[in-house]
Amino acid sequence: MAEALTSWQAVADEVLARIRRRDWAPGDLIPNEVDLAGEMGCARTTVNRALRHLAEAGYLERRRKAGTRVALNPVRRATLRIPVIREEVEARGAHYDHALILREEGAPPLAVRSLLHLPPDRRLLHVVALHLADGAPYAHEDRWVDTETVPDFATLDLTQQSANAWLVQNVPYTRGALALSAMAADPDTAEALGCAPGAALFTLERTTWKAARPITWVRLAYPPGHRLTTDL
Amino acid sequence: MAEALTSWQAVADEVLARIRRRDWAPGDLIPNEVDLAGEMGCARTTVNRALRHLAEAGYLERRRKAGTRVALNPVRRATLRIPVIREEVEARGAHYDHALILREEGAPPLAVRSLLHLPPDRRLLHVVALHLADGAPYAHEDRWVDTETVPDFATLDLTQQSANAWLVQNVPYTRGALALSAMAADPDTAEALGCAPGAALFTLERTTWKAARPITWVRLAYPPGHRLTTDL
DNA sequence: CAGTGGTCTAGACCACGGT
DNA sequence: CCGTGGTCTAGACCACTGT
Repeated sequence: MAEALTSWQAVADEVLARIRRRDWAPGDLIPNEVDLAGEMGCARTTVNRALRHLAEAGYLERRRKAGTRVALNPVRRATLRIPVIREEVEARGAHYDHALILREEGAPPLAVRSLLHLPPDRRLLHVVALHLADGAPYAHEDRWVDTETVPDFATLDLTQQSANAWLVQNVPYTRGALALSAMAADPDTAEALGCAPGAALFTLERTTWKAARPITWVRLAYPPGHRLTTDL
Repeated sequence: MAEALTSWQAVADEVLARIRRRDWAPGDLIPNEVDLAGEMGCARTTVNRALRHLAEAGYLERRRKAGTRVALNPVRRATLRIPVIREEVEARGAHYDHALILREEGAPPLAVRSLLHLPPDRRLLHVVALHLADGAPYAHEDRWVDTETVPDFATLDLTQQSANAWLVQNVPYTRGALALSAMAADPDTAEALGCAPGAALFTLERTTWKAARPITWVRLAYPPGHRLTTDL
């Protein structure tokens, strides 16, 4: 008889091996926890931990009473590291710096206003900055901040500290949304990044909320060729 | 005395509340599991489950003997659902279809060859296709497949079934990489997608491996304006 | 060495949701 | 109704790592 699998990792590995080996094909119902525990020679808790892990990873689908099935579409999930730009730059061994390009109150464009659910006359603080790696443009930041939600932000010296760094440290958000996209470089952005107007830029937009109140909308635009990568 | 928190969810909520309330500031060491269990009136296992969950979510950092600290950079992870295009289209209530544009053997470009660690003379199967939603272009797919790793792919009728659908169902990968970026539309892609040449396209590249052997490299290019979104 | 998280166990009860 | 996963408990031992 086979050695007992007494660690949840070992159980998970065995189950995954059976899935890869097609002993259990996509859509198949696999044995319940009690039976598996008997077969593996361990406690049900251990099997539960293993199966729960595989379900979180997208390999299994579990429902009470209905049992556990091998996922039909091994759900492709990628966990992205959201760039905290300073760290991202320094991780590459480069010197980080940032330059403030603009800081003024004004009415946000319609797209931003509607994303943040703001009334038409509402004014926000508009901040534009450039992030540098060893002096070269690394990312262009366009941000609108609701200073009613974050009053302290209005008095901040943004030449000393980037808006992002301060917000991350001081204003925990309760809800946020992320959107990845591409945009053609407008003249100002192109000049800041040192690329041609109209060039294809990878963009990352983030909207954050503190309870029902918007904190900020920010769009980072990266120079042509920039890639955000992760393992699967 | 407060009600005992006897579910790991309740414990996690309470800990998260204390972090948000700054009772425990970023970098702070929080009480150990035994003490917390005493305070909350539950078993240590329950506290462990809660803290493990918060650590996985990025709120805490845990090390044996060193204890549990509030993360300095709160949640900098986003889990993206990688689009399985057909489902993505149908989830929007649209009719999915795809058209095969090209299917021929050839030498891959240098970029692809080096990503897959292939020798210079190696030939792969090149597949170009267009994914449609209600007849409109939804995404342009450019793919190279290693038919030595996946011999069955060579005989597949790609007009019946998309390359992606078949590979996902039949060739589980053991390792993969994902890169998100932007590119300017080349003339062929622009024509397929019905946009202007040079337009900024959001792209998603995936490379997958079966053990040490490459399976496929694929790049999906989306029409201007497409966004990949997730909650934080 | 000793403190802290990591895990396993056996048993119990609960909650959801097919039938 | 009742099978299945979800969770809690109390106790135990282990593994890592700071001191």
